[in-house]
Amino acid sequence: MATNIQLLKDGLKNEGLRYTSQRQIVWDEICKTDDHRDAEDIYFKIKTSGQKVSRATVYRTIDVLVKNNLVRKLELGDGRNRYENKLDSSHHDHIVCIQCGRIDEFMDENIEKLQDEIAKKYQFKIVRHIHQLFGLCRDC
Amino acid sequence: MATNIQLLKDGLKNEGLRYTSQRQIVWDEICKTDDHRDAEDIYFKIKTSGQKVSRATVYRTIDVLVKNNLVRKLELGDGRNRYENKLDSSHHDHIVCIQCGRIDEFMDENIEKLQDEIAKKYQFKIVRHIHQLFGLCRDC
DNA sequence: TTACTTTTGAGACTCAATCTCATTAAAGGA
DNA sequence: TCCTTTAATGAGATTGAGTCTCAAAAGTAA
Repeated sequence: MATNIQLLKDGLKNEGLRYTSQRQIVWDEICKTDDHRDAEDIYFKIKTSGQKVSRATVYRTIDVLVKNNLVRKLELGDGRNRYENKLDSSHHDHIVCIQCGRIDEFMDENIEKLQDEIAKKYQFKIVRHIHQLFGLCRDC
Repeated sequence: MATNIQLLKDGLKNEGLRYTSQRQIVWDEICKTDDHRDAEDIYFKIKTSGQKVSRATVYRTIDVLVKNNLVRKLELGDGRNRYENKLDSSHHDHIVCIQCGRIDEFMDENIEKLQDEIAKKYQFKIVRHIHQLFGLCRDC
């Protein structure tokens, strides 16, 4: 049942953090799908499965996972952050349907390069970026 | 004192909305600078200037201005939306210093084109996009 | 001026997220 | 295995941006 235990344990050890059953449960839940879910979704999924992890711990654990690069935080600007596991995903950005909520992923080397050039021009050292396209998908 | 009255009046008329002194005050305040301020900043600026506009009205008016394309909403993903007037600005995106909060604007035709191609590939009809670069500016 | 309708203000409310602090449980050593 | 230390957890209070409610005020058209 427990997925990628070692990945989690190593990540925690690197930060001098303890391995706990709650952290394993949260990590498992996030690994279960490749969806882009918010913290409440993840919390309630765990709760209704009968496992006991408090809301505070879910939020805290997600933060730990994000900081350790196991999970990616998605800020769509609607007041709820979404999360996706980084198990086997390379860098990508998102294209979001404003009608049905569908989220696809895209990646464009050229855009990445152009971004780097812009950063150089403005003398910024880029740490991260957000690039999201909002519109209507083929089904909406 | 009142800036761009006609622009505001026309915008409101188009939507069948009424021209009120409160809306003028909010619009004035947003036009005063080219900063990227949040709603609370704008509200308190008005409040401390001695003018009387309620918080609810400030928020409601900003929404009206955004819908009427007089103001642009910026979602930086930190839980507070920022706003900038669109008085004489063409489209641009933002590059944000995570240390000092400085916000510069950039625009790249090639990125815009690549975005359109991505949208076509995924069969999305793009309505808007967010493109933000976060990092350290030259002074941080 | 009237009649109608929208807008406003004050404060209650929402909701995601964070904080508090007493209790519980890892982890390393004896 | 048992201690000791220190971090992690849970329950519920709190925060903070933003929204909602509804009576009162003010545009607007005739």
